[in-house]
Amino acid sequence: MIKVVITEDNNTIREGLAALINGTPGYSCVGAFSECESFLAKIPTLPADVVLMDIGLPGMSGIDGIVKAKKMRPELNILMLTVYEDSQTVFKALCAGACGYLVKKTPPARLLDAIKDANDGGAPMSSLIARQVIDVFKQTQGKQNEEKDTELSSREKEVLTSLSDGNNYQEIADRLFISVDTVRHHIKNIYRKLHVHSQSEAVAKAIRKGII
Amino acid sequence: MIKVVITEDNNTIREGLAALINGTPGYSCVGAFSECESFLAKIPTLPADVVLMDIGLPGMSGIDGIVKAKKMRPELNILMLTVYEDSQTVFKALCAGACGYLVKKTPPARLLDAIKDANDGGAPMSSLIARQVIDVFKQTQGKQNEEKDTELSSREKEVLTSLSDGNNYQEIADRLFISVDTVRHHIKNIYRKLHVHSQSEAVAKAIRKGII
DNA sequence: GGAAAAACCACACACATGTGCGGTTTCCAA
DNA sequence: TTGGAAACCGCACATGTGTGTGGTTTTTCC
Repeated sequence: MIKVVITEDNNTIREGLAALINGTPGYSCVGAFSECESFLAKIPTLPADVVLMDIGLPGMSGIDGIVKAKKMRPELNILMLTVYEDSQTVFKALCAGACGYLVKKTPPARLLDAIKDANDGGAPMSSLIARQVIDVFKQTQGKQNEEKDTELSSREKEVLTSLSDGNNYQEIADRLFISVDTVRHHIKNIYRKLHVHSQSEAVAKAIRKGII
Repeated sequence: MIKVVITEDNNTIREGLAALINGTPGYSCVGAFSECESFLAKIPTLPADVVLMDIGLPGMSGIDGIVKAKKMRPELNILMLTVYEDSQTVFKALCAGACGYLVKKTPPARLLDAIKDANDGGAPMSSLIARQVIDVFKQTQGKQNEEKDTELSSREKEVLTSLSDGNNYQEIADRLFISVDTVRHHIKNIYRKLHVHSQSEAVAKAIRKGII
């Protein structure tokens, strides 16, 4: 039995969703609220698995509601309810902790599927938004794989990583079983390759480029 | 008419897919290869919209194939074909430029849907993988929004940012119109707040936490 | 088999940094 | 109105860092 909570200000939609959920075997609506505040107040005593949360709510926005709800109950699976698939809003909500979303006109069968999906650890969303997420994902994650232009040797990367962990030259030398002068040598080369002149700048550049 | 190319070493699967695609109105298989190399050689003359690419190929791996294919034709929509939903492999492929994937046992109807989806700019994938992508996405993207716990004052952030740009104490002092000793003082406080003891560690931590 | 690249080692010296201590002024909120 | 936080300033000293120079050995690749 999947226990669902609804937070949605439109009475018709809220009650319609509740009726659908309660009318389906295996699903149960354990709470329905018209704004975030009262939902958040009840969280501690709600045995919820999945939360359907409208984004455009009066008072506290659904995004802030997600953040606060996740703080209290990190294991909650929160699905946004939106009218349009505005990628910026969806992004923000995903970052806030939502695990997927539903457009409000989603047919009942798919809606129930999505709830089950979320409960099973999935992230139900349209493949259009998924594509946008992936595009951003690639930009940030992909760096580790490509970016062979600034080629640091693996040894140099080790040194730089150790440096970013707060080790000084002597400590790096001890860790890598080399002499301090060799560490110094590697760092000199790292500076040359990255076109920098200090530890901080090197570390900043390396992290931003995804090298370390 | 969606023009599809298949790269898959298993003859049965490859020919099955081709037959399915050619047998469906609106779809056409314009090429079928058993390994990356010959597919890549033909790319320039192939009017392809969507590519189905097996990951576990003999010779060049599907991942490398994706990278090369994308270099030649960035607008290609490439769908991976996998047996298992191994998240590491799928991640790599997404970073390489794939826009989604299909498990090989996908029923024909869903397979055709996915191809259409990819062609329309979507990213067909299971919501389980989508969830994993989002989790990583959150880690990297979300930082800018949350993370107010480690509160550096705005002045301290200025100092730290300047430091990460490669300035030394004197240069930071000049830029912010304060004395070197004050810079020193700020950095001392930054170290205390971030629990670090060197520039590099502070910069690394700050960037990773999204503070600067 | 020879060249290139990577990793290794060493010394010297000016300068930057990290850390200890001491302080003042200003501003905001309890 | 008072106490705390932020921003500011100053001094002293041990240690770390950046840069120059000179090398050797091992691995990798054509």
